[in-house]
Amino acid sequence: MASESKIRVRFAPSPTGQLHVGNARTALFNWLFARQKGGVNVLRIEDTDLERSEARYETQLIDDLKWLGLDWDEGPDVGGSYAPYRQSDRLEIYRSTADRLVQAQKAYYCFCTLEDLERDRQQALAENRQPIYSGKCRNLDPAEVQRRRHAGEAAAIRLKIPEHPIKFHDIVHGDVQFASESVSDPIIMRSNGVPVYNYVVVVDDAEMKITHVIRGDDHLSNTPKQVALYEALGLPVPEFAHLSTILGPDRERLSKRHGATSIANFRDMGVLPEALVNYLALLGWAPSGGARETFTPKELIKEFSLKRITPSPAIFDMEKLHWLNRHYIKQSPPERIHAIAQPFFTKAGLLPENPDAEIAQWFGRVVDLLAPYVDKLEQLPQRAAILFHFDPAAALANPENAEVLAGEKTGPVLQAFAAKIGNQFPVAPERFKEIMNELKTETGAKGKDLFHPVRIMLIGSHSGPEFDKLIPLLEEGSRLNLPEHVKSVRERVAGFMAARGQRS
RNA sequence: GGCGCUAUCGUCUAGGGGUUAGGACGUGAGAUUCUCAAUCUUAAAACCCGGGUUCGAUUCCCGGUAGCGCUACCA
Repeated sequence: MASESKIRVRFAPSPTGQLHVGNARTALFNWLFARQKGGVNVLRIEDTDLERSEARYETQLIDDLKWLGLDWDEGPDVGGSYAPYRQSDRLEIYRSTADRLVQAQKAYYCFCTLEDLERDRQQALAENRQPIYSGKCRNLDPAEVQRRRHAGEAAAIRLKIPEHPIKFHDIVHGDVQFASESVSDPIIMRSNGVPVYNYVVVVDDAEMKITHVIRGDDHLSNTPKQVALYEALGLPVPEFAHLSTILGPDRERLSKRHGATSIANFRDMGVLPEALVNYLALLGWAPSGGARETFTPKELIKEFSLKRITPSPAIFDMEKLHWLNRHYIKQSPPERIHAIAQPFFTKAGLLPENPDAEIAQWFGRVVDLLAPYVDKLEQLPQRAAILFHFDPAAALANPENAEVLAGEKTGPVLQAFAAKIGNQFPVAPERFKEIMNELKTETGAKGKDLFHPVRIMLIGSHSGPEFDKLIPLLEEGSRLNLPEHVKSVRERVAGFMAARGQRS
């Protein structure tokens, strides 16, 4: 008995595109539930929509799920005792099961053509009736059915929906009930012999002994048909948990229109998987008490509960994802962030394809300096512009800088600084500190009046990283053989003074 | 149109028949720093509307409204 009650869940995506955050959350909740309960997590590929399904999407799907840190015990790639796990490989099961249903008179052949159905629908609409299937083939004479089938007439197979209301229990929504009249007899096998989603999903879930169906609530309205199918099949109805929809800021279903929506998008932006997992977990679920925000996957497994899932739709909040991402960037070992950041620099043309140890080490320090301040790692090369792009003319033209540079003591500060740097290279951070102190006493400038002009001279902006980290990075960077030369302090000072001289 | 689901700060949410309705993101202010996107402190900010039940409803019930979903030989 105990072994029979083992929890089995499944994530059943269709390989018709990139893994979307909504589906990723569904996958995550299934995984959390299975891992917490010591159950079995199944990955099943729903590729009955032959026209839209593509094999390459299946590979991507698996990559994306793995990147998130999810895994499964049975699936197309790992096998399992209920194989195959790809619906296109299970067609025989669907056909024979459908035949059985017809024989048991739980389902029937329907000879209506698409045109017939469309006409009926239009008429129903015109007469203000509900456009549901009339059931006209439901009680055809068996002999006639036989004859027409032998004559080779195309026929779909429809399930008989029972006359009584269909009730089921949903863990997040409670008891749900549908009147029989609101559910028309659904087609389970198309006339071309290809089964329909609402049918295969039940056959597979039943066959694979799925105990808890955790999926998006866009399937809630389909559930009565599926429950009727379980009953027709004489199989136990699983528990359901329908997850709310994820919406965009305009309260419409989150889609590409809203920008990044696929897992691959987020990965490509430099969002860490644990940040995304943490964020997705918090979308529609909250721990008991609700006060905690950051969870490692292990902690999520411990705390997770289907019963605490919120039934209402949730708007995807990029800002909060950014906050979590910053949090995890700071938490991560630096080497890991270096490795993830490297391709962004390579792509921006700042880092060679195969950097030597010295260059890699220098870039690591650049990342250490800038990463705590970015929302996502893709912003790094742009932030690193203070090192790579030195444009004194633009710095002088900038109105905000101009204001600072117009200060009374600015001229003397810049002059004296330039004089003290002279031809020195490299400038040690200690020496820099001394120079600043000397400037303070010699010019009387202090604080902002002292530091801002110097920073504008060096990086073109009055705000930026601390000098004792910045200076060594400039000096050492200038020595490296990089695709984009980093100017040394000496070069920057000379360049700035020249541009300033020209201007006045 | 029919059916279904949903409704607490701008957003994610906690809570729940009597509470100063709590936390987080974001926003404002302050602190710190030469500066800053970091950090710390702090402030503003919410129970959709109408009935009913009740001594009392934001909480329970009903209705309305709005949003979303389903209503396919899509998944």
